[in-house]
Amino acid sequence: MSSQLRAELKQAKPFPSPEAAAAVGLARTAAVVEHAFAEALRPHGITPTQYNVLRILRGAGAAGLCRNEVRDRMVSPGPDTTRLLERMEDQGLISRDRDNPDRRFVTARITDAGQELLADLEGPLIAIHQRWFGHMAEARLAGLIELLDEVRRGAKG
Amino acid sequence: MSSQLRAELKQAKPFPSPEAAAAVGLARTAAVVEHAFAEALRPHGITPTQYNVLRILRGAGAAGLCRNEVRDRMVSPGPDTTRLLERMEDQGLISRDRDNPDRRFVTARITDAGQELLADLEGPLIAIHQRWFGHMAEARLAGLIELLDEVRRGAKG
DNA sequence: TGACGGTAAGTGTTCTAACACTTACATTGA
DNA sequence: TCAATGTAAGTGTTAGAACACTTACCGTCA
Repeated sequence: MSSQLRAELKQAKPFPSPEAAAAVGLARTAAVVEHAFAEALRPHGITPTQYNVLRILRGAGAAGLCRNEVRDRMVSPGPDTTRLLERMEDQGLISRDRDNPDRRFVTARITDAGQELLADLEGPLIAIHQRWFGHMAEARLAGLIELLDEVRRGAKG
Repeated sequence: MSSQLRAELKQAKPFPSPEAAAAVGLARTAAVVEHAFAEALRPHGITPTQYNVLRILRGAGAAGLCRNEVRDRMVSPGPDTTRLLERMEDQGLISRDRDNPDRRFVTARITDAGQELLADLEGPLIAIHQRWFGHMAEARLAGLIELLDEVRRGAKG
């Protein structure tokens, strides 16, 4: 059972259970892919998290989204969304305005500079996707997506 | 294709490609599982990374491993292994000694306290594995492991 | 034998993530 | 109309991760 993973981690003993093997395989695969993604993004001055926020705000369009709505849409939920957005505002990638009738909300919107950055990143991103997933047959890729869904879905109970 | 993931992230538009859907699904699944793992570990005062190191050093036995060997066996490769080990030494979970004939090496070993901590964590860890992977049929779990292997394997070229 | 290239570890610094706590505003209902 | 409750955002602080750079030690070969 996945002696490949054991070899990668120079692990002498087999995993105690399939569940353990899956957990480690999942963590490692995500880590190496994310690392490569971060590498590709670095020259452009942003992190995967910031890229994720830009995508979210582009999707939201001119209406923008408030802080918590951004947070809820992020791939990796985390606290400290305030300062994340603050840094991106400092970089000029997004704007933040307290222009909602309900004065508690702060609306974040992508700026033109943010749009341009996303446009510049389109090519490199496709390259990353191809590098990590392009070699898989379509049916197997669909299978992977479905199995990952199943992991998240089943944990509800 | 994975409208489940789109729903989770409140995403209006479908993913531009299966590769993109897989990348996001992978990142999100790993993030939520790791978050739950970190939650379970928190009361015991260690992080997933530190847990990983303890497992590695337990596997190495009395011979221990030098810093770079520990690093190469970690699930998420990263720099700053020195200070990671330093912190764990401060906690009493591992020891570090420059006792190799080649004086460049510093050998890290798990302590009795580290062993005890791992023993205490065995139950909670199994619970985590069950929660996230226990609902999957054996064949599907094996399929997931194999597909994750395939992702990492194919990226070499 | 002593300069040299390579490898192992450590350091300095900066940025980011995480957690708990606080402030500001809105809504509800007595 | 104003206390009470809930929600949105922000803040203070600590700890951890990331990157580049430096030191220490080994083996080799001129």
